[in-house]
Amino acid sequence: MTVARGGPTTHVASIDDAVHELRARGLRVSAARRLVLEALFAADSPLSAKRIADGLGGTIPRSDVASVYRNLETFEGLGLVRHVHLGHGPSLYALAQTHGREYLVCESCDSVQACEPAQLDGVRAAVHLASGYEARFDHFPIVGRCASCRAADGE
Amino acid sequence: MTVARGGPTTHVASIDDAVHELRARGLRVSAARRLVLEALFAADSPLSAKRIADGLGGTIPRSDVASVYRNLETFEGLGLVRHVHLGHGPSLYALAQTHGREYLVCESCDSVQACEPAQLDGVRAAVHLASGYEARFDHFPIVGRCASCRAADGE
DNA sequence: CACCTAACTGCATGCGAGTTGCAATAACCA
DNA sequence: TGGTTATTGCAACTCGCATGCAGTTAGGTG
Repeated sequence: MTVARGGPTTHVASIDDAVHELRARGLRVSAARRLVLEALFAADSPLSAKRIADGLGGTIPRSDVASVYRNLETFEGLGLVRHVHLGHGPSLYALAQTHGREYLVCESCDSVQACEPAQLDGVRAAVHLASGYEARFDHFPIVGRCASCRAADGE
Repeated sequence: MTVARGGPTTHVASIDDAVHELRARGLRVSAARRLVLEALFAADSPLSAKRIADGLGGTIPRSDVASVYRNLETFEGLGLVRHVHLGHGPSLYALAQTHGREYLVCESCDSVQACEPAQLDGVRAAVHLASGYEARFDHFPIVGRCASCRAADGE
């Protein structure tokens, strides 16, 4: 299920921080949960559930995907984690504060560009003007063609 | 300028038109292909492959979903058909000219708003200014919260 | 018209992403 | 230390979509 926007974002600076947050909410701190947290804190960009379950390709013990999904979901419920849909692949998960960013993806070269929300405030204003919508690009990105692909096509 | 990119768009006004187009390209006109065309021409909004295979819920004979996918793909290759990804559901297909539109989806109420590309040219300009990207919202929509959901939340 | 052949179908089967049921395990509390 | 119950881990399942293959058929040819 998609966690609705506006959900509280819980900032945690470390794994211990997150562990305290879990206990404060009456949740248990299991080995599987710790592994998910380790993966999220170790990553510098959003991760798929599979990659977390695979142990980030060897740097962390592997775990069960079903548990990973369940834990990512509970973490999202707590506001600890958010997920993004970049293009056609699986959902990608990141710590909520890491993931303050918004995304653009190029459908020619599949590159992903992350940026600070402020950079897209002009876009948000234009969307609001055109439609009354308040747009967010942190859950579903802006899709189009990046500058270099356009240049490469001599446009 | 509103350039609906993504390959040549072949405009066909009727099923017969589409059939001619197929034959002109050396493709055969089978019963299964006709059914897909019938569904697309009968629809007033983008359809899932499953709905086409189900015969639009009884108004058209059912067909095999694998063939539907294959034919939608070949039709896309010809520029006859395009598909959209609206939210989390399956891909939705429409005739290329019907689908000259671009989309906004509200992630609070899941409503979909279609609009003419020109309406979002201001947004495109803002995206270009902010990132150098040339954005399109006919394949992946703008996602956010619609005016009524924002009003309902007293925002 | 009938025939031939490659394009196409339809079924089965598979795959990737994500979910769920359930018995076994293990956190946390007393 | 022991009890209780949240959580795990496995298997099995759904859903969207793709593919291998034997059988069918569109449509050109004689």
